[in-house]
Amino acid sequence: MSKKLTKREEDYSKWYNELVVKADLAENSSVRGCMVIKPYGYAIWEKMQNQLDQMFKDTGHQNAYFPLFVPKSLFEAEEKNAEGFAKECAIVTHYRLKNDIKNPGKLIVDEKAKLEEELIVRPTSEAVIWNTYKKWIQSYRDLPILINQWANVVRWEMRTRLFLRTAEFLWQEGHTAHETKKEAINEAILINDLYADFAEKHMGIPVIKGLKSDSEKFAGAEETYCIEALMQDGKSLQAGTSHFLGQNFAKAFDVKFASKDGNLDYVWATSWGVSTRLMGALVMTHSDDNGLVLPPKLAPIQVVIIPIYKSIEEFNAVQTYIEPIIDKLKSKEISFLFDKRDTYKPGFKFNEHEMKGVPIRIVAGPKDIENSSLEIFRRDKMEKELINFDDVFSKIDFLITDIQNNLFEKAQSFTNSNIRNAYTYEEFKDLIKNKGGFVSAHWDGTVETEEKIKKETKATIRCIPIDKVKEKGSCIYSKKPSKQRVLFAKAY
RNA sequence: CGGGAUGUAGCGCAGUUCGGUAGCGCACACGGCUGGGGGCCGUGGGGUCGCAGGUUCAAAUCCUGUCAUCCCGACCA
Repeated sequence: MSKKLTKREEDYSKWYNELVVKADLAENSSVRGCMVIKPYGYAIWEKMQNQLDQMFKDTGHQNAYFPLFVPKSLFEAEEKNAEGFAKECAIVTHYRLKNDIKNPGKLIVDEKAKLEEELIVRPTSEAVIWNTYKKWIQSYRDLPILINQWANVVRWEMRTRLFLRTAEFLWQEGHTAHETKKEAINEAILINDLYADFAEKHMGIPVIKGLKSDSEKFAGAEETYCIEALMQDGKSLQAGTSHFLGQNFAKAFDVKFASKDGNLDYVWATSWGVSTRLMGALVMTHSDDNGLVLPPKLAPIQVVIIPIYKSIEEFNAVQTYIEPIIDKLKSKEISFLFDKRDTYKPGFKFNEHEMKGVPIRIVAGPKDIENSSLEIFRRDKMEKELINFDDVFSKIDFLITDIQNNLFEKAQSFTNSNIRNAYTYEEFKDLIKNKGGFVSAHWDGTVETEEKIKKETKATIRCIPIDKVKEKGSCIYSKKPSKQRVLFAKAY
């Protein structure tokens, strides 16, 4: 297993190349750790955006946009949050350049243009948003506020990794304000469930819903709900988080409202987000040795049609032959590409679209015209089949749902077969080291134990599963009593 | 910031031990044959060998410095 998985890990970068390239803008410059998203990759992101956005709207949320820059004084208002992000901030200190007299044609920072107060490039927007909410909220009648923002954020990580941890990334961040604690907790859970649904039903990525332990919690949160997904190499990836923020930000930004019974109360808050990291999850979950594999719901091209011909006459005949298919694909809003490029051979096109993960391929040539047939190919199973021309649409409809389901089920059974119980610490270490995947084990609930296990095995508590049946036991490390099993894994 | 490795054509690499005219594969351009799985043959274009300094008649190769990248730690969506 491990050999194959090592190969997979190397392959990730190859798969990414269809979607994204490392930003390589200037020599010696620190734009490193950023990525350029290619059109094909961005098309996937747009699909994810649209589908998620619809889910947010269906649950009563609205979009808005807040500034990129956070004045330092706002940033430091919520102490824990500020502390959590302090070590990875990009900071704007000046607002003007001038010509360098010693070095004609070059520019230098104009020291006279130093900002009175530094601006932080947002690593997350709680500070800016709560400073704004303060002005928007007076009464319980103004609540709840359910706002989402699609934006870029910057986190100056020491080590970056394409898709999974780039210095700048795209995401959506939701920020809500509520009248009661219960309502805010419900919102955080609602969104975590929504993320899980999106991951499983749209991306075909099985996830485990859970709560983060104290040390893995978002800086400034009371509770962090999360979804964790297992990648093909046995490492876990945090795919999305939804935080119950309590009244921490309301207190930090002094956001009070007049309640129904006339009291002045602090509001209750949540925040939640998923990022372009999800695209990394998509790649690492489904791709195989032939390249990307995309679920039909997110594939920029769902069906590719490749004509086979030797002469212009033959091409024209093939084009006429498949015209009804193209018309119907259009009317059914199935995204397709009729790849009529004459500059590439059919075999090249087959491979290219396989590498790009196009779910369905249709091939039509002179033989098909003669037999009124078509060749249809499904990317997930790499199987081709000769079908009657008239059956093409029932087949496409079938494949679109079947590929979507098959990808999920395949990933689901992989995940399930890689969740193992550990009963002793020895067994635990062995599983983490030699098998990977999730290890379900009892934990005494203390940060100290978690830290020690992390130091000794590199495994962290990915989550305290929500859906799991509670079972009492004793901690594998300290032997102290434990209320339930938690999931450990090595993580990205 | 600690430990390890690497920088040579757009990409992937050889050449460095032992100094002597800059190479290969892919990609690119042109011509022809091809066309139901990355096809074949021929021709051609493209490189301040990461950067700076030093040693030498002569440096991709040796020495010093420096910058960057990747991997492993600390950090993290």
